[in-house]
Amino acid sequence: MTDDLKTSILQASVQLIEDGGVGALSMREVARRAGVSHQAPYHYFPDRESILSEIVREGFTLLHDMTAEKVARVESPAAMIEAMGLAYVEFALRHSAYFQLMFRSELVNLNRHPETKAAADRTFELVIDIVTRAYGAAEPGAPRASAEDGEDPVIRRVIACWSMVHGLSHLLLEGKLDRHHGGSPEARLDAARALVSVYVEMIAPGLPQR
Amino acid sequence: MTDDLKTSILQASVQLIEDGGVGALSMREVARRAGVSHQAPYHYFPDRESILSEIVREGFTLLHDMTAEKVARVESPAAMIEAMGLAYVEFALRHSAYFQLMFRSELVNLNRHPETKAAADRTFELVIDIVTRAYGAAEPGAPRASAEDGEDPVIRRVIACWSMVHGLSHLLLEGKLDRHHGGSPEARLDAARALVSVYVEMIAPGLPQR
DNA sequence: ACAGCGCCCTTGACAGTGTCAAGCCCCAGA
DNA sequence: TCTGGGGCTTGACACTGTCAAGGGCGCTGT
Repeated sequence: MTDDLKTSILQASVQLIEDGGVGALSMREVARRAGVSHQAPYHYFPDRESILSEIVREGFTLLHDMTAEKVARVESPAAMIEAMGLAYVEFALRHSAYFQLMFRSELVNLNRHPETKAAADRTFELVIDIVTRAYGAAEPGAPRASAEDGEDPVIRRVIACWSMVHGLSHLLLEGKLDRHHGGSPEARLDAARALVSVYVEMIAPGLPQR
Repeated sequence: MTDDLKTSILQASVQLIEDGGVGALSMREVARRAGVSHQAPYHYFPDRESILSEIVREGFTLLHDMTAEKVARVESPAAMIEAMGLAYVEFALRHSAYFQLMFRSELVNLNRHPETKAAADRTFELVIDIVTRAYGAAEPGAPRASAEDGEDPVIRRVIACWSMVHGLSHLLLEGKLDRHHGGSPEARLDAARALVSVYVEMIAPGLPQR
């Protein structure tokens, strides 16, 4: 397999974070694990941030695909919103290394990495699309304001959905909710799933169930 | 002003984060700004994490007090929930250095710092108390389950409130929502305030308005 | 056949970091 | 006057990311 060092470096980085948290991330240790010299990674990437940026890009793509796939399996608006939320927390908990990097702008500044930003935007567009479809089916005539986005009800709902599942994911990963379910990964996922259902009832009380 | 170096170090640390983000935090730079040698801070603290832990402790205390004060000013259950949410996002945006450290377990592991953990727990207890009072006033007879906390409706609501405002705060601080309001601090706060109102309507649709 | 080139990677050095280990200065108390 | 120790400094170490240079090796053109 040619050009394998590049992917080895990315994989080793993710593994390192999963093993010891993002605080344990060191490119020299990554190189060590990949069995190369400490400068080998920088043959493929200009600097450390670019390596992390590539991981973030993969993360957003993965989240996008997981979301699209889960949402495609259901029919009703309410189920779509729920599937979207489930995809988010499952992604966060199962691929926590990716998730953490994706929301740490001091490690990866998306403005310096247009391709990664594009991947993030694609994911966001997908979410907007799903929310629009879910609520559009519920309120077929709802107009889509575009002058002032802050007033756009769709954007508002997107931000509401996103904040809830994002906050839940972040608090779970930080261990802030451990006392309410014990800290094992499976317990976390179960708690997350239950809470997503609750959230969906709250955020989408009027959505058709089927 | 005796013993002032200790507080100078804490202040300089916070200032450094506010200036350049948590990535720019360096204890040697802190010492430089305080005008002392690079080891002076470690006369008062055993290690870097303990310095940050002290800041986190102050942060939780500040959040606790801001929340209590804002909630005390209002009467109705709905207004209490809203005041609590506002206190949270305002704290996060106005004291972002504290907020970021408080939710970064790789920098400060609360299990290693019992006093800080106690401050965090006090804040959490306050929130539980507020939610209990707000919903208790709305549903006077509601029982308080305690065997399995995950099933406790109060805890559920607390986590719901918390997730929403925490996710909103985190996304705002990460700049993920900038495109929908422009990135200035004041615009962020305004957007946050508007969204908290929306959230309160969602999470507490049935609460008395006065 | 062979010189030259470019890709892939290594080696070495540098400034920066947090932390360990001493040591220095000065003042209170005996 | 001597002693002890609180408050800080100095120096060293291992570690980090990054800059600069160089080495080996397969392909290509002549």
